[in-house]
Amino acid sequence: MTPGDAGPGFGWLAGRSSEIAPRLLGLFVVCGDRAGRIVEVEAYEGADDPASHAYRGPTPRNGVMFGPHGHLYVYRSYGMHWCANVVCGPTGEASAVLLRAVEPVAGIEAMWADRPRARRSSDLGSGPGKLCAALGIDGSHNGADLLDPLSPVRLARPPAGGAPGRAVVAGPRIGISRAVERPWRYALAGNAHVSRPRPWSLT
DNA sequence: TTTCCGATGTACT
DNA sequence: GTACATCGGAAAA
Repeated sequence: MTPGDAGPGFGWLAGRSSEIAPRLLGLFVVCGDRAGRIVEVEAYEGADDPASHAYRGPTPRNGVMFGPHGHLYVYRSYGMHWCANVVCGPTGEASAVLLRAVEPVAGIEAMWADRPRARRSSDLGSGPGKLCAALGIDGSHNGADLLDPLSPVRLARPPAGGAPGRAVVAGPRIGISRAVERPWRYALAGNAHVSRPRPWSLT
């Protein structure tokens, strides 16, 4: 395996999203020629999480959430934005991690071109909808295998000796009205590319 | 700076 | 008909 490839060793990706979510921070999401470093995520469980799309069982939209771990669940939000999740529950049990923010790493010129209204670099990926627009993720990527090096969208480890590990902060999930007390939003402390700087209730 | 609000596809009451 | 895992422009402060 060469640096930048997912390769083997992602077995830990199968399990409860609330435990896996913080471990995704720092990894790269690669889509075509573009890449971003994951700096903010949220965990969504299944039947036990009223805020999850999977709470009421499988539908045509959320079907990928019930499939094998390591795949990408993409859905349309508020009728106009795309949002992307990393599926981590075993087949039959929905559990996924919403990608909320990335720090641009590669293909940055293309990101600016696709999002002409962005003023600062931190406007490119600081939100689940913006993140998909910047990386070029859309509904055609729903179900993509993130662990397959040939996939159009995949996870990758940061280059060896790259960004040093940083503290993780946690807080309530954003934009939901149910199960708001669960501190399942995770981010790299102090990162300028997070969608919202606060609130953080735990570390 | 913060607050308010419209756009609009999918799922559910 | 209503809610929603959002975003960005306009108005208010």
